[in-house]
Amino acid sequence: MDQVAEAAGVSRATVSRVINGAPSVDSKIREMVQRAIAETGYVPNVAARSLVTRRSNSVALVISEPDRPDNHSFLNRIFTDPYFGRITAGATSALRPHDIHLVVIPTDSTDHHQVVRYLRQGHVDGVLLISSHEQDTLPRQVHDLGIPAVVSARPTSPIAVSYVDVDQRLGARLAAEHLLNRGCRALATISGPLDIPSGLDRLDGYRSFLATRGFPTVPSIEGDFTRAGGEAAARQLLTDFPDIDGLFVANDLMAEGALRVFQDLGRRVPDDIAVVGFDDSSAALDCRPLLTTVRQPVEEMAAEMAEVLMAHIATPGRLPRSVTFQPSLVIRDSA
Amino acid sequence: MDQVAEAAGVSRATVSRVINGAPSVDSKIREMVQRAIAETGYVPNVAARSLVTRRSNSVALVISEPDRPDNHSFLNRIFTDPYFGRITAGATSALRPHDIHLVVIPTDSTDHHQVVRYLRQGHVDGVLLISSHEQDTLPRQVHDLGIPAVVSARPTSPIAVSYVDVDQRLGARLAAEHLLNRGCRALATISGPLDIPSGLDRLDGYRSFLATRGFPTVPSIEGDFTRAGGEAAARQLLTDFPDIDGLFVANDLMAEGALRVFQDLGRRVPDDIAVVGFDDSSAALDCRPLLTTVRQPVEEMAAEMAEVLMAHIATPGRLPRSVTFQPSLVIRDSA
DNA sequence: AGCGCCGTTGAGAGCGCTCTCTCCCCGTGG
DNA sequence: CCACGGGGAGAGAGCGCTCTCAACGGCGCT
Repeated sequence: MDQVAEAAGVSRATVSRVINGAPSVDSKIREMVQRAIAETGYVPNVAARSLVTRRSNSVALVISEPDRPDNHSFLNRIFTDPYFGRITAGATSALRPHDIHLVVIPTDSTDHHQVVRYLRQGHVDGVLLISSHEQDTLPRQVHDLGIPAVVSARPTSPIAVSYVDVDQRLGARLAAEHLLNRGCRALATISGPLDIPSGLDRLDGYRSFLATRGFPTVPSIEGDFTRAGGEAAARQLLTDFPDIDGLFVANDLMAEGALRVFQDLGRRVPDDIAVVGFDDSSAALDCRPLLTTVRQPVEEMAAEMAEVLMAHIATPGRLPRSVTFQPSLVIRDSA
Repeated sequence: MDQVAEAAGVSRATVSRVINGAPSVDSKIREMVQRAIAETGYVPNVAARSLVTRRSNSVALVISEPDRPDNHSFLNRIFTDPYFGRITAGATSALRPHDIHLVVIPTDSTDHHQVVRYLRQGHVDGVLLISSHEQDTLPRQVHDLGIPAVVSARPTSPIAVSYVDVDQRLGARLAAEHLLNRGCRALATISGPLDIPSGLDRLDGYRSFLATRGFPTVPSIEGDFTRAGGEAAARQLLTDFPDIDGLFVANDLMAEGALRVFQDLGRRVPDDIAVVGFDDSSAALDCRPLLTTVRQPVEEMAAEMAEVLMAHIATPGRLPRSVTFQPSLVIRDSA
């Protein structure tokens, strides 16, 4: 920087002004400085800048999932799950125009302290926290750190933190309505894990809506949001309730598994059983028949999370606020 | 830090020694300092540290893919592709024990300068560069920057840079041998994009091996490594060469698409057509029948990239070296 | 002509850490 | 008993940047 200053015949302060686009710089001088920068190939040192501005221009995307016995498969599952992929994509696209970079940090409950340490060290200006499990303590810990944060779903305990969510119950209702409209009368569901709010909300939204339409008891099998889990649940369901004709599956991955089982067992979809998924992930298009599903705009939600986070970073005292997206039904071939 | 020093009754220098694990500290003093750190809740400021050590303890994972007209789908495709997910997982697992974090940077050729600027600014200590397209100029640019880097495949132009790759031709040969051993005699292939070395190498490895076994001409359709591309290619293939009985598909995603087409068209796999994929990604298990495929240990390769990168970072003058992994055949139900 | 103001620039003090260099004190050997 | 050596702690100089504050010069005004 001294070199640039000398080359341009000005002081360091002026070089700094030019670099940071300060308005009160004579245009001639600005030009000289810019030429000097180009000639010397000068690039600001971010560490020095961060030291004084206390900004790192990067945010963490923390993906918190419960323990897995085998760490290898844990990382694999996370980075291979299209849901997290969509989140990453959405956050990246919102952050990029602001020249803010994403540090991706997967974590299970065994290394929360590492994550907390990382955050405290000031590596990042804020956190996008993807945490779904009810008993996850990370949201609270992050909140207590006092660092700007946005979480991906309504926190289970009342924490004053901004979050972005989709109207889960409405989504489930959309699915129920559609199955009803098709004429299905023997309804069931494969739910998500019931220790996850979204799993619970989708199940509850489905059942409570159907209750108002004269279906007081709707059978449900709990799944785990994986394809294999969907297969197992579908088999179970068919064993316990062979006569069902309408099924809501709490995410697309499980629905894909279920579809496969139905095919293997010779049930025609949607004629014998109509199936509605949830997410509208790429998996919905990888199924046969193409999956009718409740669309959750994950990319847009992640982008919104990023926007809200940037607002929090820009104005520290800002009050937390929550944004809820509306799901919509995407009708394809399975229902 | 001053506070800690005062609380422990020592100088800042000693606190620094304790934090960085310098050996020459009296154990009693060390203990006092550690207590003081715990009491004050002190956390080192990483920016200040980076400023003097010139280390950021993070590396960039740059994923360079060619232009896409629509940026949104570009990000989506990258973050949803299991191949990149496995890379991220592998790199993360190797980096984590060293407390090095990953900044994920997708890029198309339109914003290479942004990436270069980011790297020059010293945000990261090194780069893991995922770049497959032949005409991609980023590897060269990164190399010219002089920043430690490891690329994911043998560079097309001779650049003195470390890389990690799998023996593509051997993988293709494994597939060919297996098909031959099954008794297939009407062989074909759906290749990857031919402007990608791995696409080319797999095609060429397949053909040149088969040539030595008395199959001078083997039909091939060029695919694009996507599921939909695989479907289209498979349709085309069946139209052009209705009698084929053995097919090598250059990646699992396309194989999954092809399998679907064969099912729709009533071709039994493997009885009518045996199919071998490439990658052994999760997609191989999502197919029916389960996909026989050439396993590419992507996670291990990414981990190795990270190890090599860390070695380069640790010893700046280190000569570039390349590591080649052996593929292996995973026999399941499709061939 | 003198005064004061505003628009620009420069000087310099940090930001919080590491690391070299110096110093001190103790143990050892002559 | 003194000289010497070495382990261990402290002092202080930066690392490269931003930003406040002061200074300066030109302008319009009285």
